[in-house]
Amino acid sequence: MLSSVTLREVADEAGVHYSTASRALNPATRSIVNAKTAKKVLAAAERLGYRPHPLARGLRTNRTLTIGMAVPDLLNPVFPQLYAGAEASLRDQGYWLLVGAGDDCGTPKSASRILIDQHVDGLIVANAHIHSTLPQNPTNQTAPTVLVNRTTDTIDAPSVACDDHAGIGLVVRHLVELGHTDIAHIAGPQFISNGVIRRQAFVAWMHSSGLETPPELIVETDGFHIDEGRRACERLLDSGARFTAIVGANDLMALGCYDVLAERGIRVPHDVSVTGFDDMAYIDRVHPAMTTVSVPFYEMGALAGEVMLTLLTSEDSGAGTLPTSTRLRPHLEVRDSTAPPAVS
Amino acid sequence: MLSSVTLREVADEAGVHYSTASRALNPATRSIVNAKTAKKVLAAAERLGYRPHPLARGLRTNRTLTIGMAVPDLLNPVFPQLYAGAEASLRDQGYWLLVGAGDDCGTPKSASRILIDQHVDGLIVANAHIHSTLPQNPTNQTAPTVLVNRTTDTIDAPSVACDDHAGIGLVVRHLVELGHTDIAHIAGPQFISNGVIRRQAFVAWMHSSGLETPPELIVETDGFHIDEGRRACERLLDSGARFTAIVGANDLMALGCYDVLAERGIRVPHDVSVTGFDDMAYIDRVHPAMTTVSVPFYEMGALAGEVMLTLLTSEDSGAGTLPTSTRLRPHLEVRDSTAPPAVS
DNA sequence: TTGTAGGCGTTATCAC
DNA sequence: GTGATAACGCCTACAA
Repeated sequence: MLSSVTLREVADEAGVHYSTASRALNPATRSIVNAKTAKKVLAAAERLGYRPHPLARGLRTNRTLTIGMAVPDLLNPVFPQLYAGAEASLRDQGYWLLVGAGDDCGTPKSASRILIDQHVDGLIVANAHIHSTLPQNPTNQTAPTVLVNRTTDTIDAPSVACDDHAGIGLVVRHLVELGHTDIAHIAGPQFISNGVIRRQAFVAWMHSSGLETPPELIVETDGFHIDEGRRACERLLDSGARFTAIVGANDLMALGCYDVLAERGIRVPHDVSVTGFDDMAYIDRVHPAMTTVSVPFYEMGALAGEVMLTLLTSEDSGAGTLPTSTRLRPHLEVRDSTAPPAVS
Repeated sequence: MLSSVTLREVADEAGVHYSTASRALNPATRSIVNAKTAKKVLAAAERLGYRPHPLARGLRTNRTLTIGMAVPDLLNPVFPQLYAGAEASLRDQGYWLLVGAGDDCGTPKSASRILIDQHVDGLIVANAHIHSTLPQNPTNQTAPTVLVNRTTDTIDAPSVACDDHAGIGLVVRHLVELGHTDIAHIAGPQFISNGVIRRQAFVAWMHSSGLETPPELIVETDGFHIDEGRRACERLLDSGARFTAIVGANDLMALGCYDVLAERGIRVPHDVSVTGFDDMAYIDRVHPAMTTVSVPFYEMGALAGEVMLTLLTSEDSGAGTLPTSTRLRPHLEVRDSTAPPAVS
């Protein structure tokens, strides 16, 4: 199948030995070869449409020019954005980005598939759990890794994430300025960094505003999904606790709140204000348009790609760059799901 | 970097020659080898965590167990659904699915990148233009190809798509039953099969309902995007033509109509009904919830993956299975963007 | 049934 | 500056 032009054929066409052709074709070694010869080889390669065989090259160099990206779920629209950003910056440098979708990078299955079966040069991990371990092959080796979106306590790798603490500050202050005092929080799963950090931030910002956070007003979920948001909102309402606003740990769970509130005849924002987190695609078009924290996912992905590139080059040059951890600033999008509390 | 367990090491561990180990490890040739020996080898491989080196194997067998998928844009949520379906059926058989995002599979650049630079065993094309040619390498060779979502006039390959004609029939009949007679169509680009087929279907179903399709009520666009929908809707309104319903060729363009209509104080569905096509994620949550044609994207992707697998095995066995072309039935989702025309 | 050896297309290390 | 040669890890005739 698919047999393509080989280096030998280019060399024959140019009338040189194939090792010379190899040197001429490789920009890094081109200077070694006579300029005239190089030009001849390049012309021959162009004429025949030569492309180096990626497998042969990879076998020899032990590099595939392919980066793996582990995401939990492409159907949540924030991950395609992350992907697009990372893909853009990696493609610039000739790298491919290979997606693997699944729950947790730390599981042996996902690790082996993406790391071993595809021999990627590096791993961008967007699906880490808070105690995830680095994917490694059977001989305990691992690949250059960049965490994105989610961080961990356990993996010592550069990371690019959102400043969740600041983000939650934006919504809490917004609600406080509107006059809310009884504010509930639908917290994300506590095995994912975003869930933990946003929850802690919620408590911290409430306290710094002089407000209470009674335990019945904080409900944890098992996943950042609509259904989990629904369940949490039901629990919140069934507890009988009084509140005039809900801070959702992400947009999808806030959407789940929309559903339950509507079912029970509670109007947003008239009776209860609701905020999300992420500013996912089209969340400005749901009804009512959701007030949320806008996270620069594309930029996060792009930056993760760039960090990966520096990791790969510093690995080659042996320079021991320290892992950096970056948090990008989010901003508040005030829309129609928040309003002053109803006077009661 | 990343040096893993090799076949020789497994063979040494098992006390056999490495060619024997190779045969024992390969299910196809395992029967040749002594059952006892095979068991020993398998145990050794298990113990050491042996995984065949994908590049070495691929170089030798000329197969990478990787399928490329060309999509126009992962940010349109229908494509992640297609991807998820295809990935699921391919992963079952040990194949990887590699995404390449971009506009048209027929362009040399995208062809070369996905087909040559990654040496995929096959190509699932979801971004074909109507006159696209097969991606091929410099020696005019191509790979097994399956078209999905969009079809072409020019590529002789199996395809899996939606029955667009039937889908448009569903919305037109729905609007006719509501009492509409003056119905406009925002047509997709005419260089994409879906744009063409839906447009033709619109005309055909209107006529078979005894209704007219004056040219000013059909506006073509240059892409299936929100902005194009906006522009088309503006042209429609500025033409001064009278109509009480708009059939959008997809959901995103119908969303663009929502925007323009709202800006001009025209209420949906009271003044004008609007329908979409795709039933993309969260389109049931925009305001008003959109009546649309629901397309089984996940199933389409899954089927495309299966067709690819049969293509690959029939290629091996030399059986000349004819290209099949499948169209999956969509169904109508009636929501809140359609209503009887206002009595005037 | 098992061992031998050649080759897939590169790159890299030798001589010359 | 260039040519010969080995090696990357695996598969597979062919020979034993």
